[in-house]
Amino acid sequence: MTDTTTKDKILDSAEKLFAANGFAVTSLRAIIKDAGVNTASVHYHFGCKEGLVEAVLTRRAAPVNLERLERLERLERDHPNGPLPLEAVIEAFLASALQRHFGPTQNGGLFARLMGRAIAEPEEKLRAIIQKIFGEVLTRFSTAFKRALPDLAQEEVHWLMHFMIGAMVFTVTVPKMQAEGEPLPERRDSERMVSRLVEFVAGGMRSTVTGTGQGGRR
Amino acid sequence: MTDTTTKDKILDSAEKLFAANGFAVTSLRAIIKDAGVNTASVHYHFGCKEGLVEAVLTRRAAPVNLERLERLERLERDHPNGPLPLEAVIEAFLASALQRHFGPTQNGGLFARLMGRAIAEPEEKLRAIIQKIFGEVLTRFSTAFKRALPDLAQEEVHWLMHFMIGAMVFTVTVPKMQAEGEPLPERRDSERMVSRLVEFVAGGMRSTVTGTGQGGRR
DNA sequence: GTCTATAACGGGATAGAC
DNA sequence: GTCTATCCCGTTATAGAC
Repeated sequence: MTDTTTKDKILDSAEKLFAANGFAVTSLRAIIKDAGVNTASVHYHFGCKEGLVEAVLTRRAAPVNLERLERLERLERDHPNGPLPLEAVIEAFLASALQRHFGPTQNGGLFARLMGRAIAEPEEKLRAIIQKIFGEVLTRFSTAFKRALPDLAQEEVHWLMHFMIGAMVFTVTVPKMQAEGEPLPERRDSERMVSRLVEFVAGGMRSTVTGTGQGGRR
Repeated sequence: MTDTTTKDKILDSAEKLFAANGFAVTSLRAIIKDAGVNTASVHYHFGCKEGLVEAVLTRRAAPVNLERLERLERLERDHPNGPLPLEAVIEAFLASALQRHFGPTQNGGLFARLMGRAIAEPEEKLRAIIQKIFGEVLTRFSTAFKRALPDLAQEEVHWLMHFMIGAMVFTVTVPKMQAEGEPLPERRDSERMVSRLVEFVAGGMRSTVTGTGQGGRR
C-alpha cells in the first residue's frame, strides 16, 4: 500500500488501471496522475509504454509460472513412468492463477484479470510479451498433458489445452455475461472455484478420450 | 466483395480491421483509408465511432442469434416435457457461430473473431452494446440449460455456461497460444471443430452433474 | 450525399534545468 | 533521480463548399 519508491508506485498504478480498463485505452498520463509522479519518470524507469506493460506483467506472472512448474515437477517425480493423473495436471496449471484471483490473497483478485486482458489483447507487441512470459510453461504442460492423455493425438491435446485456458481466462476476465437481473454469483471461495473448473475441464478432456476421435455426439 | 454503397464499404472495412486488430486500436482513419471513402462519410452514416462499432457487430450477430433461438425453439417443441438433451442445447448455441468462423462460408472465419474481441474488450460502451446484442439469447439459454441439467443449482449452470462461452470465445479469438515451433493445427473442417467443442463442453457439464456438487477431484 | 480542410484534443516521448 | 515545459504526432469530429 505504502510503497516508497517511485518505480513501485508506477507499477502499482499501472497494474490497477491496466486491469480495470485494458492496455490500449489506459494512457501513461492516467497512470502518472494516479501514481502522483511526474511525466518523465515512466520513461526514465521503463523506457516506453511497452516496457512498462512488460514489467507489470512479468512481476505478477513470474511467481505463478514458477509455482506451476514446481507443481508439475513434483508430479513428474511422483510418477516417473506411465500416464500422469489428469486432474492433478489440470490443477497444477489452474490453481496458482485462480487462487490469486478468487482468493482474498493479493490485491483483490486483480492478478488474473490483468493476465486475461493481456492474453486477449490483439496488439502485436503484447502478443510477443505474452509469448515470452508463457512460452516455456505451455511447452512443459503440453508434454505433460500428452502423458496424461496418452491415447490422444498431439493436435487434440493442443485444442484441449486451448479450451482449458479459454475457460479459465474468460471466467476471470469477463465481468458478467448473464441474463438481465441475474447477476453472477459471488466469486469468493477460491477452493470451490478451482475444483469447479478442474472438474469441468477434466470431464471435457475425458469425454474426448472416450470418444472415437471422430464426432459421435451421442 | 464489390459493394456499391459507401455505407457497406465502410462496414466491410471496419469489420475486417476490427477483427484483425481490435476496436480501441483501429482508428477511423485506417478504416476510411481501407474503404477508399472520405473522412466525413463515417460520421455522416454512423454518427461516431461507437455507432459504427455497434452497426458492425449487430449486422453479423443478429442472424446468428436468430439461428440460435430457432434451433432452441425447435428443440423445445420436440421436448415439451422433461429434460432437454444436453448436447443438442450446446450445439444449438455453438454451431452457428463456429460454422461461421471455421467454415469457408463467410468472409474467411472473420465473424467469431470479431465477436470474441468485442466480448473480451473492457471498455464500458462496448460492454453495453454486447449486453444489448446477447442479453436475450443468454436469458433463453440459461433456462434451457437449467432444463438440460435439472439436478444443478442455477448458480452452477451459470458458471458452466460461462466456461462454455469462454472456451468458444478463446478458441476463436486468440491466435496461437502454444509452445514454440508447434503452431496450432489447421482450423478448417468446421464440423470437426463443432463436435470437438460440443463433446468437450458436454463432458465437462456432465462431470459436474455426476459430482456431488463439491470437489471430489479423485 | 460527397468531399476538403481544419479545428480541438489527448497521446507518447524528450530536452534540459535542478 | 526528479521535475517542468514542450514538441510532434495521430485521433475524433465538424464546418462548409460542392
